[in-house]
Amino acid sequence: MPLTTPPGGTPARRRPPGMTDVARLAGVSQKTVSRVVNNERYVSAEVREKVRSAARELGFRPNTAARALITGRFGRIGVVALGTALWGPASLQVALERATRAAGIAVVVAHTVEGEPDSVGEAVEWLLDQGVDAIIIADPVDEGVEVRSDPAVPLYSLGRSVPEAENLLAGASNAESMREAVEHLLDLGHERVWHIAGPATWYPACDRVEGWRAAHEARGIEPPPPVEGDWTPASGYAAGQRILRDPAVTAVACANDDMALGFIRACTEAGLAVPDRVSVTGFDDIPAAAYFTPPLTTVCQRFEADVIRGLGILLRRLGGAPTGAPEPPPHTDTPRLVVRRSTAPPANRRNEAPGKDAR
Amino acid sequence: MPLTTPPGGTPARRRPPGMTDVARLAGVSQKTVSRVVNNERYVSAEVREKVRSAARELGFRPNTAARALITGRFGRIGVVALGTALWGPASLQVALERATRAAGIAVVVAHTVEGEPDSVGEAVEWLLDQGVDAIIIADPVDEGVEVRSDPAVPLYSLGRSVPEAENLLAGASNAESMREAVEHLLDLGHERVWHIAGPATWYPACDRVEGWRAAHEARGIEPPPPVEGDWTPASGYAAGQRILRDPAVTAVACANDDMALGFIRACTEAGLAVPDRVSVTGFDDIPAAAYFTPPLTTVCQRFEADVIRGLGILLRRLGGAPTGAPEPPPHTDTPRLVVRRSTAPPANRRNEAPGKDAR
DNA sequence: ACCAGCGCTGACTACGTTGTCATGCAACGT
DNA sequence: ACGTTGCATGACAACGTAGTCAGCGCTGGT
Repeated sequence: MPLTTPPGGTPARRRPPGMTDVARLAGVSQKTVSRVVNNERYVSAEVREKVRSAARELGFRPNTAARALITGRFGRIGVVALGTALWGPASLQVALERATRAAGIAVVVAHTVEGEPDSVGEAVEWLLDQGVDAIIIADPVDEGVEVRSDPAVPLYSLGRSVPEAENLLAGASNAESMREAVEHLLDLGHERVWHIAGPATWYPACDRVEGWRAAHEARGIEPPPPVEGDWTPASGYAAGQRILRDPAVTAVACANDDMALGFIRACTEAGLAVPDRVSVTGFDDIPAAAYFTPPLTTVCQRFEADVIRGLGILLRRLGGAPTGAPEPPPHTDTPRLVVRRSTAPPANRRNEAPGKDAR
Repeated sequence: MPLTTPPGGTPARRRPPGMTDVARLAGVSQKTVSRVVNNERYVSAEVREKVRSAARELGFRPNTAARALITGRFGRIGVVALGTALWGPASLQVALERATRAAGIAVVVAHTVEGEPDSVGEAVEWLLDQGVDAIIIADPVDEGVEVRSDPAVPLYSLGRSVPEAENLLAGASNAESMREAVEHLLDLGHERVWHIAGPATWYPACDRVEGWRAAHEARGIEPPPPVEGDWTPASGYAAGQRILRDPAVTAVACANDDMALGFIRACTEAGLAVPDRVSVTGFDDIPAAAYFTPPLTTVCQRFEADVIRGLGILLRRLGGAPTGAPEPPPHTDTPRLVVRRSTAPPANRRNEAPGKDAR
């Protein structure tokens, strides 16, 4: 099968047009086309326009493979994400791709499997095979495996899940947001706030535990021991059955909304009214949270802002984005705690501070 | 800055090793290295091993850019996905990447923005710029915009959202699953089943409406008019407030679990017990569904199976997967309806058919 | 009048891989 | 002894782009 153009007649070529074809049509050299396409200097306005229209006419699209071959850069980053549809990870990934595309960089995803320790390593390996300029570990689970990396491809993480990688979300909102939620409960008059945490292998879970603990320590209070769940409503329910045997429990901060849902169910079944007898907060503000019974006081994460800021670091490390690096926007500190009806002052203080009415 | 190796001393090269380097170390030609790497025939076992160990020693990784440049194929497909963390789209995307990687093909994602009609077109354009062998439109929303495609890059869709594209999920489970749920309700003795649908712009929503309608028509029943929501619990709640004015309503099939949640809340507030007075089904089987009050009867989708089957079509079109195409597995028809406690016979038949006890 | 500098353009080459073709060698049948 | 066949290997070209450098015409300073 000859790939070259047949000598006579209309050249019915299959091959997509290249710079050489554009150059021929515009009557210039291939190099000049390259200059126009890359917006280099030293091209007269006249030639520039001629090349542009020729490119448009042929439907020319620069070949990224050839470009990557010679520059050694791919204009792509790899993202290792946990293969789950959970609200947090999924939202993070969307935010990541948005911010990346805005910087002219494409995203190649590889999903891991929770519980398979080496799936992170496999994903990294796969991405390195594909050719990427950098890799971001967005998997929030630390299975304790060290990732062997290519020295030429820097490794980053969203939430310090990998020691070999630089964390792009250093000052992220997890701990701080949870602290806000706990302080809300303490401000309402609760003496201590119990905590239903996420799995200890998840860094966001650890951060939230930290924020919960910090809120107590700032007031010189010793927090009760946290209970570990696995993000599912089932685990929140089970935790509730254990915690609620202690009559001192009046306020519980859950590490996500799903566990809060399960916990509320445990309360209901135990005959403990929410929020009259027990106050509950969630984390994530999933769409359903406002329609729990009662509507859940929870924390809304700022994925977009955090990711954009973190990606700014990465882009600067890569030596400037191809299409002009947007400066990371100033850290706009929007309110994160969404107060609904699952929180109220404890029963013994009900008359002092009347509960807010949301609706 | 000279890129070539300095003449004297240790060659402290920055450039990653190529086949030429491996060849030099193994004492063979570069072409032979290519043969070994690509598992071609006509290489003696001895040489093969020598090359392998040389490649391992240098940490050689074939350069995909160079390969793509000459073969004209990238080993990548682009996926246009809706930028949302909703359960369905997110699950689909994970399943898609899993199946694709198993076939040795990488995924480049581009997210759209719901409500921005041209964001699909922009995403496609962006993916074409990146260089992909095919594009899958996984965005479930049809904004009615036609997508201009490159003739060299075939366009596929997951759920026929784009007329220019071939649908990979032709016999998918949406309609059939919904039909199963509705038949479950009819079997329980309900005369008619109301429907809270998703937005009419979403194809999965249309398919579910279709399944709901089909279940009625198969029994010669005229279904009541469907009510359209927007997937959120809020819309399910609002729909409930409208529907529940009609005392004839005894069973409602919701197009997703979140709307079912909102609808249940509307029932509760209206003093209508679920399932004693009104039966409700959801769709998706999100983790929280089992912990609603009451636990939700819903439908579990088979993303993995559907996507693997659909991808089989694509891979065969692309002319066989690089690393050996796995044949699409036989369509294992696992049960999809998960019966929990939100469904029961209507009040007037309660004594005839006792409700199942799940727990 | 001459050269230096600037703006603009093109020729040539390298990038790392695969495709094509040629070549060397051994085994085999005549 | 000879050609034929098949395996194993290498030489060489090509893919489409960007980097390097040379060269053009013009301007301005000496």
